[in-house]
Amino acid sequence: MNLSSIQQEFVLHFGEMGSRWGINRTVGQIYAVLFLSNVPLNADQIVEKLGFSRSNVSMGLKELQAWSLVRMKHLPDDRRDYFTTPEDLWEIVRILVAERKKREIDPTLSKLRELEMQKPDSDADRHAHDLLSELRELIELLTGWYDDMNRLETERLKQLLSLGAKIQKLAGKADILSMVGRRKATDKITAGKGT
Amino acid sequence: MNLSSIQQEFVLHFGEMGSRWGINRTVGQIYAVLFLSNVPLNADQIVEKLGFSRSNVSMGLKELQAWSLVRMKHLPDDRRDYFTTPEDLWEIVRILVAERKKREIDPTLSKLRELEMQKPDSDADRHAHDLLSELRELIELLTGWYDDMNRLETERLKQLLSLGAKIQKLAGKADILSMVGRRKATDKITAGKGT
DNA sequence: TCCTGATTTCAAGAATTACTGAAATTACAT
DNA sequence: ATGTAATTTCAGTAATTCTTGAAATCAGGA
Repeated sequence: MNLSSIQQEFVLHFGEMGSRWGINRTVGQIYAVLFLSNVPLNADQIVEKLGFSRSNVSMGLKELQAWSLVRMKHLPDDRRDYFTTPEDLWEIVRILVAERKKREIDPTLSKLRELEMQKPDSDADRHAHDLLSELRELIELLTGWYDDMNRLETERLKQLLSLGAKIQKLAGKADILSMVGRRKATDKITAGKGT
Repeated sequence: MNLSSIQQEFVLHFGEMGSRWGINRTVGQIYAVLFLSNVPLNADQIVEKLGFSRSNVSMGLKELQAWSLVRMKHLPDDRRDYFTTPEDLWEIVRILVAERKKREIDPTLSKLRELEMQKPDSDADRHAHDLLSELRELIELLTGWYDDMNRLETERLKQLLSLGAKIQKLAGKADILSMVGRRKATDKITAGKGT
């Protein structure tokens, strides 16, 4: 059970890229193999395909589970653990974004809020304090927007994304409307649509 | 010239976070120091604040320049290089996103396109091939959207972001209307019938 | 319970990445 | 050109992260 040249190359590439993301080469390759496989694989099959030690694969799978990037399955009459990636690519994207936010953004947001509690005592400190507030607000705007987007179902999300900047023309309009009153604005817009 | 406790804590935190991003702790701390400072700093001042070796700071600054995250400045009657971060936070965000895209997304997109040229020979290979196409399309949708957003001026961008999911109601409408014709679409926002 | 296969943990070695001081280079003033 | 301050390079060392095989743990089946 070996990899075709296309698969091989993708797996290698994904391993390299893995190290630019938070995960290491091994974990990246394991993920790629699972991603490409149309059937769930157990740890020994991954060992066979990639040539890593059994324990290395075990640790890699553990890390992927910590990222919620793989699911464990069981086959009838087989005690071994099998693994797959979510079938839906968008689900994978959502997970990735959520996990990276959790690891790379949220801790900083907490820290900024915490630091804002302390009051500045010097002049340079006041400047720093202001910067941190500004940064916090910016991050809150971004994460708030992300939360909104993440609530949308995938088809809606795709619509929005493909609209791209064209949406911006609408935004100007919506901006005007929202000055008249939020209720009115949304009512008018959704009038014929029913939610 | 030393750091207040707030600044100290932020610098340390940023260093820790740095390692979750592609940069290491030292580079993260150097960046944080520059970010907080209201005046440009030279390498020796950074050494003084952080206690790293001069050469380490030099390398860190080099890396930050490779990321376009710091700008070099010169002061009158002073031969030393001074460094600052962009004053505008949004500019920093734009740079960060652009650089991460360049390093983390673009190479994969190229690789996927390249692999799609090769034609699959086995069955499992055909499945893999399809997956890669799907993945490429998804990434293209995302990066296309990003390019659009990145073209917007900051104030527009902020507007859009704060609208959040409310924009989605417009999107459904715009989708329909755009079939009729772009000009009409924006004109008739509040009038048309929905899905 | 004991046995067997599967998985995980762990400590040690391997590999990679980061950091440093010394030497080399650069850039400018005299 | 020469001298000096500033910066960069580089090779060696330190620190961290990765990988492994052996031992420990776990989970059913007889």
